Amino acid sequence: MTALDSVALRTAAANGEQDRRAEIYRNAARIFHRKGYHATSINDIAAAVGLTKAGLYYYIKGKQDLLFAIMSFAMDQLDEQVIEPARKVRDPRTRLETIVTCHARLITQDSSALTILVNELEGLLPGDRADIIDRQRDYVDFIADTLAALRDEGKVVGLDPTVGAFSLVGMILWISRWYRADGRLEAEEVVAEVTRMAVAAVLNRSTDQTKDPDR
Amino acid sequence: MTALDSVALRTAAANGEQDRRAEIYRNAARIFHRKGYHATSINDIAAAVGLTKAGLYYYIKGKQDLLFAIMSFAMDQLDEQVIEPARKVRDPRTRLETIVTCHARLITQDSSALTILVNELEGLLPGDRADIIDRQRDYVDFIADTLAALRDEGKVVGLDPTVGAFSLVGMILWISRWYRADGRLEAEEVVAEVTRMAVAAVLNRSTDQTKDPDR
DNA sequence: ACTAGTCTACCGACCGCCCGGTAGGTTGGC
DNA sequence: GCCAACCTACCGGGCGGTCGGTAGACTAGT
Repeated sequence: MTALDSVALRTAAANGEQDRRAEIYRNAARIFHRKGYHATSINDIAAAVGLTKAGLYYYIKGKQDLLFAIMSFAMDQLDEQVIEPARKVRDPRTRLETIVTCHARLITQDSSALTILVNELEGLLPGDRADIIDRQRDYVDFIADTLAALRDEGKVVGLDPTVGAFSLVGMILWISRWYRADGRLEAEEVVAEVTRMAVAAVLNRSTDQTKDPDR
Repeated sequence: MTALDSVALRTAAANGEQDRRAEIYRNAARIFHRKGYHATSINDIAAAVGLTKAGLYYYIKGKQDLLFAIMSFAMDQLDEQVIEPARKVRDPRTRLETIVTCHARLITQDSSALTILVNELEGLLPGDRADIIDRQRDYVDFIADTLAALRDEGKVVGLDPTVGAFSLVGMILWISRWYRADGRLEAEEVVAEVTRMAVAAVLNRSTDQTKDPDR
């Protein structure tokens, strides 16, 4: 949940105002995540950070800008903590594992911003939405390219890279809907399980994966 | 999109009024799906069916009741077209295939109601929400039980049935976010691909699935 | 040390708008 | 004449957003 604080660190003037702004983004992301963007009022956010609505407007330009800021931050997070590390990996199979593991880990650590990223697109202004959608498409293409590379190596047969990429993304993003940090499973267990499933889902398993003796 | 019409057929008095009511549900589901429940006004729905807001209220009790009706219908759909057919299948592996195939097919045919079912839960009254969540949990448990049966047969090793069930559900539900009926892929292709991936994701693949010669 | 001015960080009150919902008609087919 | 199937007109309320202030920290001049 403290991940949004890095917004403050990244900007030049690292003073109290930036701390406050980061706190606002962090709370807004949490509430948007829990109640949904449209069901959340500016008053809700203001109250959560101990301000009045008018006071909050000293820090933000508007509700839609706030949403766009959170979603841009989430995309930055994805770029830095998933795509960049994975780009450095040459072997497609290892790269796929890196993508799934890093993405799943990010979601178990702080799902707010990343979940808003996929659920509240229609709340944005058309221009902002196009910006975010472009970046999302780049990510899916990155995964699809990795699957295509695996196919070229002969490790995957008969799988459409686009369908494969979308399916893996769905599996990963869905984690935020059921995983609870205080639940039965440790975050790293979940990350490992999902990574194993994802790899198994796309890798070529000779001609048949059943072990039935009767065939 | 005509699936909600069966609401009319299911109720006793199958006259013109029921046709109109079904048309309202169908349009409401489509708009809720496209814009989200909170971002959709009663006026939007009324206009879509060629009525004024007051005219619409002749048919519905309120916005929340409308949402609950749509979600209940979606759960009925899931029960009848996924769970019931799958329950008749004894072999766990075939049953899993049946679940994924039927569910994925349902989504490619008409994703509106089924997608609202998972995205707009917080729009319901607490009592209604509990009702829907119970039914959803039953579904996930049904899949998890199937995975547990596969594990008992030795076809799956080292996979937590709950994580497996959730992951498969995520993969399936995500289809509604990227599949377009007018796109490059045929619905049945997508259904088949996703089913293959889902089965591969959970089935035991001896000890290693790579084909690298260097190991 | 004292004061005058300035600026940051807020608040109370308010605006226009649109929301979900309703009261009380009106109309056309039987 | 009656009733199903609508409509026009309206309500209270909450929304996103703005305006005019102001307490208090800080700075500068004397």
